[in-house]
Amino acid sequence: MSASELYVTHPAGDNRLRPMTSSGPPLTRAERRKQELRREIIDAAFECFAESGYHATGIADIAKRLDIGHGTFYRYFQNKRDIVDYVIDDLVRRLATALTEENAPDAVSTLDDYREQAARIGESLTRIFIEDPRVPRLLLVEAAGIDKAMAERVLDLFDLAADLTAAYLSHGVDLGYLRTDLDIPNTARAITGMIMAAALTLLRHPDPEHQHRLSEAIRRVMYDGIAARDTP
Amino acid sequence: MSASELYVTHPAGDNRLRPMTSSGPPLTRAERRKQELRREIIDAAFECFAESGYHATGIADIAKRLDIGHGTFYRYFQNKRDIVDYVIDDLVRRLATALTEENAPDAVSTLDDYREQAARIGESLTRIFIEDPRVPRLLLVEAAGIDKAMAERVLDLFDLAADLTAAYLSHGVDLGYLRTDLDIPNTARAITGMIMAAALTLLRHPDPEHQHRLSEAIRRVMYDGIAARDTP
Amino acid sequence: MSASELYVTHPAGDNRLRPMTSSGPPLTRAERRKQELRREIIDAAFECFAESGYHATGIADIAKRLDIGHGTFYRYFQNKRDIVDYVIDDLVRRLATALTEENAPDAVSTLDDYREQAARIGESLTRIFIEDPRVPRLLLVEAAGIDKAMAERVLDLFDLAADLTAAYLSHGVDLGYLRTDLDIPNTARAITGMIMAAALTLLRHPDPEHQHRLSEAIRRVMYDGIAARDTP
Amino acid sequence: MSASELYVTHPAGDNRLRPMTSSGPPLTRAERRKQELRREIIDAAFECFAESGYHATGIADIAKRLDIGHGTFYRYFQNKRDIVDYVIDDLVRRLATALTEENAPDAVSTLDDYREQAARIGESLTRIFIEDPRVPRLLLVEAAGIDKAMAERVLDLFDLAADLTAAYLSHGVDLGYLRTDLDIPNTARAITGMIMAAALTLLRHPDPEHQHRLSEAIRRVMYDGIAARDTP
DNA sequence: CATGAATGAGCTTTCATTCAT
DNA sequence: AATGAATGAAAGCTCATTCAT
Repeated sequence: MSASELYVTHPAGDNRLRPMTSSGPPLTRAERRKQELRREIIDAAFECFAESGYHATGIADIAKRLDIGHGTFYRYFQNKRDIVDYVIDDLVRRLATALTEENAPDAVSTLDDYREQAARIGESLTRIFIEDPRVPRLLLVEAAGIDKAMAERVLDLFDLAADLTAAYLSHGVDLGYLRTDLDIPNTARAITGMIMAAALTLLRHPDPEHQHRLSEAIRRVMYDGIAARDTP
Repeated sequence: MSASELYVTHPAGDNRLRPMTSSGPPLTRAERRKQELRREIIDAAFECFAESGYHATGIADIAKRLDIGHGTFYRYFQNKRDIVDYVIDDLVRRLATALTEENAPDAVSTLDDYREQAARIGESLTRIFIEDPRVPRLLLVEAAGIDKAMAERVLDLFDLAADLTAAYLSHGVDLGYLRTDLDIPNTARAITGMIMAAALTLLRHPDPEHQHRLSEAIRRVMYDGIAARDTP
Repeated sequence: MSASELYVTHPAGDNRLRPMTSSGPPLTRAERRKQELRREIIDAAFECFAESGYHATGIADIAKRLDIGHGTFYRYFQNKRDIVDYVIDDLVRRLATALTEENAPDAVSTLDDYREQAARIGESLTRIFIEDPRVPRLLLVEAAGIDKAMAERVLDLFDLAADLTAAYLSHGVDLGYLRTDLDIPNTARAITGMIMAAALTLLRHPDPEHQHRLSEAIRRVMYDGIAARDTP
Repeated sequence: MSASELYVTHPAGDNRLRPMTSSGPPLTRAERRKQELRREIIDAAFECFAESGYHATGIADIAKRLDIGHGTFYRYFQNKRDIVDYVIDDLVRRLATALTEENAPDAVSTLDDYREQAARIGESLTRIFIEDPRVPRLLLVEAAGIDKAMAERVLDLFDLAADLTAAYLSHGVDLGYLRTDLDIPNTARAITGMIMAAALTLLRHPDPEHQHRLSEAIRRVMYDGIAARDTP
């Protein structure tokens, strides 16, 4: 799996929202309303799952949150299990967008640039997670326990995040501002682990100040460790 | 919470295994058999939970695995939820024993000692996880999704692990082989995150060779980052 | 508790039958059907409880009697215990209606009137009980053994019946056709006891003729006592 | 059924306690201990059933009360249902003894004697019921709801009590101090009903004073009726 | 198309009873 | 004879899913 697959994680990949620049056929009003409701159901499900957990959430809970009949749910999604994938898709897309936009791996060329970029990415993540702690809660706490398939998907996401990280490392090695002997994939995993730790910590201490210090500590561990020793 | 509390994680703490040197009251044969069956039920539950997940496991599944009536389960545990705590207790105790024995934080006094100790600990963990991947699977994948209380407990465990790590760092700072300006608690969290990453990776790649390289990468990140810059 | 509370015996008193003259909101067909099924479930439960007893009756038995899924039961009632209150409510209402209509305590003014009224009431009760002996069976035989709360309720009903009787006695004392030194509440209890005896007897001898003689005997005790009159 | 059958109510009638004057074979110490424990189990069962109800009582509850293993129960009684009959037997015997001793129907010959005797009997009953309200509670509240057979037995007891009462009435009619046109069986039922009412009332108002007034009211109804006497 | 009434598979839990020790 | 560990039938209840309206 590679970072380029970021947007294609769900088997039934044809239901995802089209980018706004899409030149598809113009939607009728009814169709638009349908898309909208679909979106709202996904959001409601996200909230329920993150707040009460997947197993403790009933279809009726999701429907009640939107004041729709719970039969309606089944006009938009196959079954309870089905919607989880869309909820996760959605989260991943939101995260990926926040992380990658204006932060392409090849946008930097010096260690200092890289440090700044990494700081920007860290801040983005922190902001998202602090703004809505249900995001990390669902991803790191609830999702994996849903069932075997979702556990696999969470592991996939971990791999994906590591791949993404690896792309940045790779670029740095190529340009020489990172250690040339870096074990890129494994170092990427290690770094991803530190990011996970930050997300978990945030669930207990949703304090920006605390989060800032943790980010700082992570970066301190990182740079000095992975930086090329050419700086005497 | 501190590392010293490692052995006291469950409220009903009266049924943990006695130390082997215990000179407790001599157990009758029936009592011994009871302890044994209790143990077997915990083990069977562990296996079921790790393999199928908590929610997909029925009491009947646990009982069937031992060829006992499912009513028997309720002679040993209050209810389905009750046993999870004992299963987790058990895992934590196994891990803690493996990690702390012969690896006290204050057993080392130089950076090289420390590196060796860290390598030993890493190897211990790796061995445990590779020998029985259900251990990391239950702790990192299944447990948090069981319910709110267990999610909290998993976060507690993360904190506990970080505290334990912090004890090692603290010792190193005191003795001067680690950076004096180290943000101990946060760095400990970061390191714990890398260990989690290793455990997760292992679920996908239960290959000792691969695991070895990952450990190596983690340590490379670590030492150079946290070591004092006494090498000009 | 007073006789006027006769119609308000159940805490969740909002679902009693509307008076037939009610001009409530027009019910849709679905709503009407729902009311109907609710009614049928109460009736089926009444039958099961009266015939087999509360504890020997399963939700499945009630459902089977109506050929509905047992899950449906739970759409109409919280749980097994819940429905009993409604069944009893229903019985009490049926009895109260039969007894009080056209038999207001203040509708008579002489002893002869009173005797006739008492005879009418006795006949009403007898008719109800003979038509469906499950009514006295449930009230006098099954109900009290259900649980503590229902036992209390049965005692409440006994008190209620005594209160109702007391109202008749009180009127008679006021108008002078009953003994002025009558201990109204306790005499009312005694009379209520005789009525209970009649209902119990009826379970064994559901013969109208027999019942008629018993009523007669009760009334003779009431009006004439048992002592021979020739002893001045 | 007649009053003379009072002592032979249970099918398995051979297990009852022998009268102390029995000239049976001398019991060994073990046999005596067995009889004793049997007795204690019956008493404990009585207490449990009266306090918690038959269905809410488990065999384990009875055993716990005596600090015996619950398996032991089954060495003395066939099953849970079995013991109820013995408990009821026991109660009936206690009541019958208290009522009949020194109160034989043919011990009186005038209305005044009869009144005194009736008062004595009433007081005996009241004393028993107030001393241990579990007796009326078990007989009137719990017993009938146990199962069909026990419901029948409760009705049998009612008949028995009525028969007993009838014996007194019959004697009075024969001797001329009671109305010669008395419908003896039905009047007996009516009177028995008033006694039941007294017992029920006592469960709510276990106050001797209150009970005394109720007895008085019952006797007034019996002897004088309720009608004003100014109508000759 | 939206609804929510109906359904029953499937789960947890209890407890009377048995029987080896 | 006493025990209490083991058992499994049986019950209550939930909730995802279907489908007639």
